[in-house]
Amino acid sequence: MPVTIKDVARRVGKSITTVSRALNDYDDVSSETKALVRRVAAEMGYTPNRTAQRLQKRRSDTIGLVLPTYGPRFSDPFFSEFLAGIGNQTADFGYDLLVSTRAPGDEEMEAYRRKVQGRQVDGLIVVRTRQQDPRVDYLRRIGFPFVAFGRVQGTLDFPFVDVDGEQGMRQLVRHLAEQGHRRIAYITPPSNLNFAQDRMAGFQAAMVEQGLALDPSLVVEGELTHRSGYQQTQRLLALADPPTAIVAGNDLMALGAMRAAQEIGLRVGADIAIAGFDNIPMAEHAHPPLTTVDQPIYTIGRMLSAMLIRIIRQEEVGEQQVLLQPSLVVRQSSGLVTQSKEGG
Amino acid sequence: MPVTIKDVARRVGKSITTVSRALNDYDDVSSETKALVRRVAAEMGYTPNRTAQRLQKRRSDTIGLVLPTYGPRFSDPFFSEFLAGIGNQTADFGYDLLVSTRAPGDEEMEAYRRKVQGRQVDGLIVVRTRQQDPRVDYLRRIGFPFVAFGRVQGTLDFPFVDVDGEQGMRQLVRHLAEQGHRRIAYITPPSNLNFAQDRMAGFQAAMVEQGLALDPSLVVEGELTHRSGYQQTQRLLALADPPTAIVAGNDLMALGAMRAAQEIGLRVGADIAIAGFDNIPMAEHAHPPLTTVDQPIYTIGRMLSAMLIRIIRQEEVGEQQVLLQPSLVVRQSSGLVTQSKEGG
DNA sequence: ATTGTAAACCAAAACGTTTTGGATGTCAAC
DNA sequence: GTTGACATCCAAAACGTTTTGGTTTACAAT
Repeated sequence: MPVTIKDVARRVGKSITTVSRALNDYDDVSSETKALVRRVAAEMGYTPNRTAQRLQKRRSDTIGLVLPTYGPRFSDPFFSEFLAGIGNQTADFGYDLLVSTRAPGDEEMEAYRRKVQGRQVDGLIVVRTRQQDPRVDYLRRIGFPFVAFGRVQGTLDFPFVDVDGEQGMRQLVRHLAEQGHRRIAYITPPSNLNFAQDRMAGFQAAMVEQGLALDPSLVVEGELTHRSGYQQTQRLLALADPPTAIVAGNDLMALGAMRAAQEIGLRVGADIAIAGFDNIPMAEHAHPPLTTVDQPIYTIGRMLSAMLIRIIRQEEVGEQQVLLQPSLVVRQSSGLVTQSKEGG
Repeated sequence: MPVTIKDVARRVGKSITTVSRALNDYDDVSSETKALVRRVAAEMGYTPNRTAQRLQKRRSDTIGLVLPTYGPRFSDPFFSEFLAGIGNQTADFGYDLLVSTRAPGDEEMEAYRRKVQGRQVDGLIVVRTRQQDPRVDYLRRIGFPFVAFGRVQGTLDFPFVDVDGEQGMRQLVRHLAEQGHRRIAYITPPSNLNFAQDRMAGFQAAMVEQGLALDPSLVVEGELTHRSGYQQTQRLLALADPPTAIVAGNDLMALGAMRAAQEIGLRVGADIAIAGFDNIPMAEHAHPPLTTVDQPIYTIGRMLSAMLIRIIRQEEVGEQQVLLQPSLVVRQSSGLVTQSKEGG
């Protein structure tokens, strides 16, 4: 049986109230009593029962995160780094992190509702927003504290952190155009994801800006996996008039694209340019190193946690809508001539 | 204010007890009353307060997981898949998952103690066991329910799931020897990790079995990252008498090794053989596809969850010590001649 | 009429805290 | 010796459930 505050009280010969107030450093307890209580509590190995505290305080000191998993082999280096950012920050603030993994859909919404209605969490982090996002709609409607990684279409009167995918993509396309590319293909992330819209808008705007033709056959949709980048690239390269550069909506697909190109004997960075988005650690160590757009994902995780906790505590929250400017990282995969540049 | 059981009781004109027992389907409540209570509860949007339930039931219906993160850019495709397995299984059983991220060390142990002593979780999953593992020691000493992914040195009277790394490594080395390799290098994971021992033992045993020399200069230690696989391989290839085959302790390092080899103009799978361990999704899509040893990581996550929950519920737990036999996946990175075999 | 049985219900206690709203004692000031 | 101020303490209520240990009612059997 774990030792409770009652046991400590009996031992020191004081009331439960006094012990509680001593441990919580109230100033209507003498310093002698405080010292005594603390010593005895430590000796007896007392640790407060968090559940009882929560019930009484009517808050959980816990934040929730529902990871959208796609398929059983959900393997995304992006999320582990993001999770580390969130986890370390919440721990630093003394909060716990409750994680669920659900594929987008009804079960996912159910997971949100359970966490909210069961008073299991004080706030939620919504990740990878969709164009129309039922999670955001729900949380906004009931006025539950949350922050989102990503924006949604329409009104944006909720707290979020996002990366300016449009600008990132513009930089990328501009860079490729400067290398002399005119037929640039784009493997877009699933179009229901909000960031897919941004990046697509950036891609199209930059193509127009550079005076390049928007060939619909050079825009295909992938699923953010290595495999789909590979498959879509095979298709692109089999076209009668194939692209000389391929931009992928994330690094994983870009790595898949590289493989497809190399498999048919193309030298990436020489015969064809390939670029990604995210700057996962592996991008730097790909062969050749991958040109990409850096998203500081660990930092974003920390920011989201910190912002959410401030909202929960009703503290001053500075900027509620943060749009980070990503930075282009030029490496060898994007040159038309073999280069020795190395970024990031 | 959320609606409580008291509100429902008032509305249906019954006692709190009856409402509670109706909702929990006790048979001392008439079916008419049950139906009424349920209808009204649903109408009013009643959801039980999980915290109050937990306090009363003296269990949390929550399991804990402390992810060991190495460095801020903790990016391991292995863990996201593992997490999905654990998360989906715990959700299926109606349990919650409390996740922390901490670097190995004192703070990590503190995280374990807080979860245990604050009665925050009913059980814990220990992942990536160390040779001497203070987490396992602690949980075993206090008799707290846990399962481990991996074994430890010494007595093994605790529940775990592990992959037989020794056998896996034997198969790998045997395969390479069959391809005619005699100078085989090994990039071992950090030696304090328990699976590093297994795999090392398998490597050495297989080398001896195949009548090959164990050259100490061909055994180096990496940190499981792409980067360190890259760096250690550069070193190996700079030796006066470099290896013709390199085995890495995980796929991430193997991919780094491939890059280092390719960078100096070697054709992987022809001029040099490279193999990994894990079979992450990307292994199949590397260029060339990576020979590796498959660990069913998603399934392992599910097994661990299921096993832990049975232990918590004091149900029959079948095998408490599960040692899975991994399977060799031969792909193109390991041939001395260009092959077209494709596995997994 | 009494007893026994079964069905349906419920008041109160309990889980382990924190908070509320005092109570008590001491000492100085008048 | 009364008053006020202050320091120190504490009983009881509260948080929202489930569980304990009943009670009440109806009806059949004696």
